[in-house]
Amino acid sequence: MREAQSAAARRYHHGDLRRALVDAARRLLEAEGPSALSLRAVAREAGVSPAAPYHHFKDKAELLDAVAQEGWDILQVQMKAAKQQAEGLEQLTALGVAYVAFARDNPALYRVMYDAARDREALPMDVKESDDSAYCMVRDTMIEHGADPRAGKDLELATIAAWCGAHGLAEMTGFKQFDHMKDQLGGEQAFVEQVLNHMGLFPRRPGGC
Amino acid sequence: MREAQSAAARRYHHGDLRRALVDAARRLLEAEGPSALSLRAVAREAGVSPAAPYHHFKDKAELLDAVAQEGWDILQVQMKAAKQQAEGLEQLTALGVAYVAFARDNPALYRVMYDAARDREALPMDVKESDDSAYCMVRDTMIEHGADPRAGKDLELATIAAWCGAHGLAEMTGFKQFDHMKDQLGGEQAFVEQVLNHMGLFPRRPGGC
DNA sequence: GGTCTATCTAATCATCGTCAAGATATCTTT
DNA sequence: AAAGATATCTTGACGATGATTAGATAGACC
Repeated sequence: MREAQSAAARRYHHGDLRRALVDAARRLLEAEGPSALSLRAVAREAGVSPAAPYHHFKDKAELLDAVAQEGWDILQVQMKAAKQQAEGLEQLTALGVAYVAFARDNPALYRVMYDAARDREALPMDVKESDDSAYCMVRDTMIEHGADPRAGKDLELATIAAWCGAHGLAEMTGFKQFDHMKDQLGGEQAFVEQVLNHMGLFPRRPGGC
Repeated sequence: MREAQSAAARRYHHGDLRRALVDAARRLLEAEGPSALSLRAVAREAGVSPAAPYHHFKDKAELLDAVAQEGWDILQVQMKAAKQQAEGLEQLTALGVAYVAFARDNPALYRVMYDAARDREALPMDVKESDDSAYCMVRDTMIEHGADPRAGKDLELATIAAWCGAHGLAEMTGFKQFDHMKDQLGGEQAFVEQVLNHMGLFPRRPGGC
């Protein structure tokens, strides 16, 4: 495994060990799953001593936070791309599909992301300000397709509902209970789309639907 | 802490150590949170040696499975009670509210339940057969209020959508992002109800809504 | 009463997160 | 360029954890 390190990475002073550690963590996560992600294993993978990470992260949780943050960044990029490739009202479904696909393609990373979120009892993105956050993208897409931007409460509730629904589906699409349904619908992609369509992906008009 | 053990519990042969271990685990879980739930701590709490649990559980995961199973049982009971106290269409919302309330009241237990589910990639309840399972209760309630029991696919999808939505909301109601919204709506209970109502809690009529 | 078996303990191992002390390289100052 | 200061990494240690082994004990069965 030492061949994985560049010459620069092997020097006593590493250069950018923080970056290298996060990368090593993601490599381990993908290869061995979340249970293999120990601080010592990450240090090993990065080619440094077990104590070296403590000069860049307060503790293990802070390392995982950094990994999780990268996950959110990637998720946002993928959702943005998915939205741009769709048209009209389907953009909303496309966002949901991209969200679930990310979770399915990066299950370990997704788990780390929400483990961190649960611990701090907050999603790591700024809901109010950054218009590029994945969360705000969902809301804005609703507005672009007819939702009243001034109906703040309902719009917010619809966004929350969509987000929660997508998260729940993301965590459960892989469950064996649904294999039968996936076969019947012709694949997991179709299954995800249909379940998403059964959720309230759009703000309710006043008076219900 | 030794006073917690009955005289019978302190004998060399415990009587029902398996039961005692699960109870001890739940006590620890409630008092100290999921991170404090080590096999050794559970054995300590039950007043036995660190190796004793291995005569009743293959490994730590199997102990946690037993704890999780108890969680699903309790959840089912609480949802059943909530349904019976509501009337008409509100029974469906009541189920959702009860689900989220359980997760909020037993966050550590809820976490153990879904950690186990994710590891085995399946909900621990038998979706198809037992009519008492929480999952089937949702589906049956839909049928009781007008959903076509023969529209198998749509009904199943609606049930899945509702379950995923409730799970997502259960994991995120506590998030700080939503404090503002909870205040605006007059409490967490109202917030949960409104988000649930924004989800597709009911099977779509053919042709959409 | 004597034997058998399930159950528990004691001792041990590898691994983990974390910390303190010391070594080494880079940066700053002159 | 020399010297001291600082950031970075290593070594070695501690207590705790999940797990395994061998041995002790108690209850069941004949």
